Amino acid sequence: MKTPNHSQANILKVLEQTKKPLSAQEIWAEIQKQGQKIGVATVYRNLESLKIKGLIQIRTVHNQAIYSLVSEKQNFATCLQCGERTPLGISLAQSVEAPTLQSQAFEVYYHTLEVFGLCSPCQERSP
Amino acid sequence: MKTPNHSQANILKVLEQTKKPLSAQEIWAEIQKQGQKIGVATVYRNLESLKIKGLIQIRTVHNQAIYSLVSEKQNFATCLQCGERTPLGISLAQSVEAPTLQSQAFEVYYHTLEVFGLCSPCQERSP
DNA sequence: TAATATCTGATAATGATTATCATTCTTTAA
DNA sequence: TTAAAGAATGATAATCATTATCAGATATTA
Ligand SMILES: [Mn+2]
Ligand SMILES: [Mn+2]
Ligand SMILES: [Zn+2]
Ligand SMILES: [Zn+2]
Repeated sequence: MKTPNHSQANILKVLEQTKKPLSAQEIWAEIQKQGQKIGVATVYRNLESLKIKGLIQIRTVHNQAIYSLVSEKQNFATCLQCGERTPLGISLAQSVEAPTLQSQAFEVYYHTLEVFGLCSPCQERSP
Repeated sequence: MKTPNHSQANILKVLEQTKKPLSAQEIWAEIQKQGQKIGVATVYRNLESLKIKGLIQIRTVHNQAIYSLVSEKQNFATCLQCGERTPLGISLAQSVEAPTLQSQAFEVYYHTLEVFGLCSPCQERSP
């Protein structure tokens, strides 16, 4: 795995500091605000690299990619309308049905258990 | 839940027939190919409606939304590079670690268990 | 039937992401 | 150490999936 360069370190730092998921544009603005000079293309390029390395996670809300560190929290309830995503904070076993039980505050439509990584061809393809 | 109109029925039919996930543009082209006249805006609008109703599922690959019916299959391994997504076809309990055991064909980075639906505010917001 | 609300399609506008390319930084090999 | 080769960067233009607009069509209601 290629070692993180300076740009990638800056991106990771911003994600650590801010805590909450950020768009590429927001990350770009934040790095600049911190006095670093960086181009928007570089942000996109390194976000892609960090993604392939499995260091950051991406989801799309309203046609905008939202980036965050790969964290411990991996159980979420995501609203299909507003995109809000709240950690469930419960164990895997009880995760699926729990929200339906919780006072109907969240109306469950379906769930997904997804494993992310690299398929065999892509492992060779990305040195 | 509002009853599916004609456009929505056409979209669902295409997704059923084609089996595989399709982009909005592909769905649009397919409906036209089947002789139906429809505007691209209508396709997008009704895809959004079907999403809010929980009838279809969306994921984003290379900055393009890919739509599919909400199916039984809900356990997947997704490649971060090419976006290929293969059903795991295993039970929830063993899902998470199984891929790591399977001959390293797929290199696991992380996983997500996600429940989709409507949050409380959005339930009222969408009549 | 007429008034009203909803849906549709053609088209323009948007904007996040990607491509381009000259320049700068880094690594490699003489 | 130095020069060539390679990789990363930044400014900017281009792309294109998606959204907004709005006039006309269609459905619903009274
Ligand atoms: Mn988990
Ligand atoms: Mn399941
Ligand atoms: Zn919501
Ligand atoms: Zn792959």
